[in-house]
This record gives sequence, structure tokens and C-alpha cells, in this order.
Amino acid sequence: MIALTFPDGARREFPQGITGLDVAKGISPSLAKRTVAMVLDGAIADLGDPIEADAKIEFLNRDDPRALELIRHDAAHVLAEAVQSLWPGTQVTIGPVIENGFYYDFFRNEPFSLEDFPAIEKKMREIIARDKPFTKEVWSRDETKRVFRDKGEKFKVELVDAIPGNEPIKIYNQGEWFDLCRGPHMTSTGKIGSAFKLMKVAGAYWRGDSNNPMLTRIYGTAFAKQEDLDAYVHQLEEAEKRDHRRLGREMNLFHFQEEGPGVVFWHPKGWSVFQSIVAYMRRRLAADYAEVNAPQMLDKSLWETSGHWDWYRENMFAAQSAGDEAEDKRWFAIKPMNCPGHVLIFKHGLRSYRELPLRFAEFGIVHRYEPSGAMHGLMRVRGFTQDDAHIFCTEEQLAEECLKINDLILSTYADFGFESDLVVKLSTRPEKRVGSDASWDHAEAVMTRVLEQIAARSGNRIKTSINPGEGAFYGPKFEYVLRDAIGRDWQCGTTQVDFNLPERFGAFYIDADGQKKMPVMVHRAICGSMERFLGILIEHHAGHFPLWLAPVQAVVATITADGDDYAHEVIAAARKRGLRVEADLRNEKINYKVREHSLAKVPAMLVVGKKEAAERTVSIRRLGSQAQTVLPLEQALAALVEEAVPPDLAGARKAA
RNA sequence: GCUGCCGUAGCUCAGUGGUAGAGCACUCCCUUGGUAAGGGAGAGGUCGAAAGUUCAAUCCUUUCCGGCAGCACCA
Repeated sequence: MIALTFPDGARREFPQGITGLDVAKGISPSLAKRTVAMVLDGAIADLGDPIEADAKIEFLNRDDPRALELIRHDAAHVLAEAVQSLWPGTQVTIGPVIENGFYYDFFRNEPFSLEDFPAIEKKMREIIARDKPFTKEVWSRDETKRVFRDKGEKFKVELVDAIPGNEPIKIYNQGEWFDLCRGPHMTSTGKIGSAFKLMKVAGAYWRGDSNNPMLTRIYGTAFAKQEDLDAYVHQLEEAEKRDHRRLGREMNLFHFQEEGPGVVFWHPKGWSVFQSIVAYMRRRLAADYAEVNAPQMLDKSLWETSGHWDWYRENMFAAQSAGDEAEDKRWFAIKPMNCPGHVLIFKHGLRSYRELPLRFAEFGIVHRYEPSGAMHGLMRVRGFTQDDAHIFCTEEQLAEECLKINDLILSTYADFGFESDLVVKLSTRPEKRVGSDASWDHAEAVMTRVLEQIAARSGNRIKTSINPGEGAFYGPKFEYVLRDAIGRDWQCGTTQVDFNLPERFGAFYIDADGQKKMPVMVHRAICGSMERFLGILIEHHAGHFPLWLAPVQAVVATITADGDDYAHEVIAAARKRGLRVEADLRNEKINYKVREHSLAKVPAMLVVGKKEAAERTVSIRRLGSQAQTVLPLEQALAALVEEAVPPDLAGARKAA
């Protein structure tokens, strides 16, 4: 006999090997009917599994959040069956559940297209309506391979070989169709319900390796209830509305064009926001960093010294004199990183231990030849500005410097409105790397300790994790990940410890004992790429920038031409106070103007007509609100000026 | 880079084997209107580039360039 503990705390004995289904039936037939799976000691299992030992048991119905994964996984199986029944000869591979749904990868000479979706969905509905039970069998390895080989499913045969020897080979049947699968599944296909949808089709490499054949992947999603599916589809539409590429065009911030793949044409308004961010960063750095500027192009030999020519050449641009007659035809590499330049600045002249830590910051523009398929608006470009810095310090100063950087990064994110759901990840030594194991051991030990301190200092508000093998080739790194308003994660900041570059360049300082010593070098970025960070901000705010960032903070719009003189006065007064304002004195109705500036996402409209001119007031309409507030001019401007103070200055003022 | 899809006016998109259209934006005119589109007229395109098929190509074919989705990549 075994003892099962139920969620209400009740404990009952059952014969060993009883199935979850029989336990449920014993309680009530209706429970058995609505249960799709069970949870044994916290792990989801097939309801038909025999229970062999004492456990806590819980029955899941399909509305339980934990069942969502099962619904999606089952839907993936049904998708595969539907595809194979519509296109016999198509090979099935894998079909896992992912964050917002599921996918299934197929091998077929003719790829699928969106036009195939209605037919596939129809077939899926048929299979679900049949409501065949999912039944599990355990097969022998050889048997499994033989069956799949006979069916021409060579990918499945490979999968069987990849299953560790001690694990059973499980086959799930759903009527006639079956699939190799780890499980668990619900009791029958009918439990999937009708709230599913195929989303898109794309290529994907077999087992994620670009040397392998390309498969066709069909993405889908499924929910317990139709309204959940509708809400999800709606959320996707919302995400599309805040796509920074669309907003960048609509708000006239920047553009791209064919002649410059992956490089940004910044328009006046976009550049204004960009410069507001840079100005903010400069203020934050003023106390501790010295800003420098290293050359854009340097002789190839320097990149050989740094190791980039060997390690990073595929991603670099190179340039030489364009003149046919030019004598000097040597190659210059356009910098993909700022670090070598900063090492050279450090190396210029003798450095004393008294100067350390020495912190060089640069808003350096780097160019990287990114794979064409990687480029994506501002998020992934070939030319971008880093808020980069390199810190040269002693071994003893290293941990303290990392913590100092941590404080700077976290407080910066907070100022931009990213305060919760921050994660710091430590990436450790990769397979391809430079430096001795001893120095990696040491660096990782220091950074592991710092990581613990980061978590502790934040009162465990900051989550931490480890990315094994994801470090840079020259050292371990911290990656700072923030979450935007619609729940997407972005890795922005990074702190990297480097014991490679100082050595390659022979950088040293004179220590207190008069001896040469090699400094430790720390690379760090906060926003990462300013372009990308701005892209994130656009999507985070859906284009509704806070006043301190908005390129045009207010538009002064007249009702009729009678207001023109006063409007000029208002604009002059606002500009005098440092506000970025524009005039709209066009011969258009106020409705038209309101609509246009609302679409352009101008935070404030100051409407002036006869009345306002006579009373020396303005009628304020804020973006996103229909309400109008009439205030005396001075008062209105003072409020806007106050609101437009950047968060660091506002914070400093409050502290004072 | 790989797979698939796409490329027509500044933007969003129709369209045809016989060298092009709409709406918005733009310019001008009328209108001076109190908080999300007043009316009229005009201007604007080597139909991504090159080669091929054809009497004839924006349309069919090939290659290249660029973009989108996903994969791989993100040092």
C-alpha cells in the first residue's frame, strides 16, 4: 500500500501501482472526467501513470495555469498529425512548448506557407473533435528505431540515439498517430479545446546547428479559453503599434535606407533624444570618469596586437585610401571596439599606482559587420555609439570597481524607469578563450563574490544567475538585463574583466615598490548601444517620452491668426526657460492641429486664442488626455520647466 | 549567413505582357474655424538594380541589392 496526500491535507492509502485515473474515479466520476493530468510531489505526470510510492497528489483540470503547457504540447502533437495526414511523407522532428505557444519542425522539400494554415487548422480541429486518448507505451530502443526507420523518419531515429541510455523511450499514441515524446500529456486530444491558432512559419536548423539541414517550423499558440487567445493576439497588435521602426518613422526620429544597411540616419528630433541621453550619461560620469576619444580607424597591425584581427575579423570593416595613385595602400580597420584605443591612451607616458583606478569613458562610435539577417531597426545595427568605459585598476581594487559600476548601472536604469525585474547574469569562461585557467579561476571567484554582494545590497530585489560558458574570450562578464513595459527582456549593460589586452599591449604602471605591474582592465557599458537603448525607450514608452527626453516638449498652437503675436511671445518665453517648443500658426482648424500633434506624440499642446491672449494665459492639453487646463503663462511654463528636469538633477535637488 | 516572404509616389497600399493609380503627407487658393481630419486645385514615380525571354517587361526567368519573420550569430 502507498499513502497519497491530497491538497486539502487528507491522506489515504491505495494499492501500490494504482493509476491517477483510478484514484480520481474513486473520488468522483466527474472529477475523473474533468481532470487532464495529475501533479505528484509538484511534478506534472500523465493521469494514467501508476503511482508507486507515497506522494502528494493533485488533480489538474484544463483551466489550471499549470495545464497551459500541456494544452500547448498536445496541440503541437495534433499539429504534427494534421500536417502528416495532409502531406504524407513529411518528416516530423521536434515540437516543444515555448514561452508564448509551441512550434513543430518539419522536414519537407516544399516548405509550408501561410496559405496552408486554414487547411492545417481545420484538420487539427477534426483531430481534436475525435477526442482520442493519449496513451503511453515504453518501447525498446531497437524497436523504436526500426519503426521510425521503416516510416522514413530519419530525424526521429537520430533523436532516439540522442536519448541518454538510462531513460525509457516513450511513445504517445493519439488514435492511429503516435510520436516519440518525453510527455506528459493530457488524457485526450479533445482537452486541447478550440482556443488555438497557427501564427507563423519560418526556417530553423535541425538541432539548431547552421551546418544541418533547414527545417520548416510552424509556430502556433493555444490557450485554455478563447478570451485568453484573443487577449494574446491583441497584445501582439499592441506590441506592433509600439515597434520603434514604425514610431521612428511616424515621429520623424530617424530613417534607414538601402545605401547604408544597418546604419542610422538620425533626424533632428531623434538626435535630440539621443543627445538628451548622452547628456544625462555625461552628468552621471562627471565625478569619476575622464572622457576621451580614440581614433575611428587604426592600422591593421594594431588589431593584430589586440587579437581582434584573429578573433573578430569576420565582424570588422576595413578601409584604405580610395585613390588609384595613392602610394600608401595599407589597411586600416574601422574600430569595432574602443578598448585598444583606450589601452593606448593609458600606455602613453608612465603611469603611477597613484593614478589608479583610472577610468576612461568614451561615447565611441563602433562599426561591426553584423550578419545581414541579424539587423533589426535600431536594436541591431552595424554602426553604433557605445557608452563605453575602461577602468584600469589594481587587483585589489577590482571588486570595489565592479560594485561601483553596479551602482551606476542600476541607478541609471532606475532614472529611465526600469526599476523592477532586473537581472544580473555572470557569464563564465567559454571554450574558446585566452589566458590561463588560474587567472580565470581567480577572476571568476572575484566576480562570483561580487555577484552575491550585488544581490545582497539590493535586498535581493536584483535577481542574479550564471550563464556558464557565455563569457567573452578575454574574461568573464556581468550582463545586466532589464524588462520593458510589455515584459520583454533586454540585455544592455555589461561589466567585463579583462586580463588579456593589458598583457598583449604590454600596459603597466609603476607600483609603490618601484616595480612595473600590469593593471587589471575592466570594460563596462551601461546603455550598451545608445541606438539600441533609445529603441528600447521608444518601445517602452510607446513613443510617449517623458518630458525631459521628448524632442519637442510642447507645441504652441493658435486658434486663428489673431493669436499669432501672443503665440510668438509664449514661444520666446518658453525657449528662454530652456523648453523645446515649436509653433503651429498654420491656417488650420484647432481640431486638425490637435490631431496632428497628438499623432506626433508631442507631450503638451499650448493652445492660444483671443481669450488667452487677452488674459495672458495658455490652454494646456496633455498627450493622452482630452482635458484642458487654463493657466497663467508664467505658471504654466514653470510647471513644464519643473517637469522637464532630468531625473538625476531632480534627484540631486531633492537630496540637497 | 540560412530558409521563406516582400520591394510600385515621402508614408500606407491598389494594379496590368502594350512604359501607372488611390488615400494621407507636400505646394497654392478659398476658408479665421476653441481641442483628434473644412473645401478645391496642383505637383510628385527610370514600378529596388542588372541581365535574359518577348515585336513589346513594372508584370515572366536569373543574378545581385535592400527589407520583413524565424533560425544561427550578438566577440
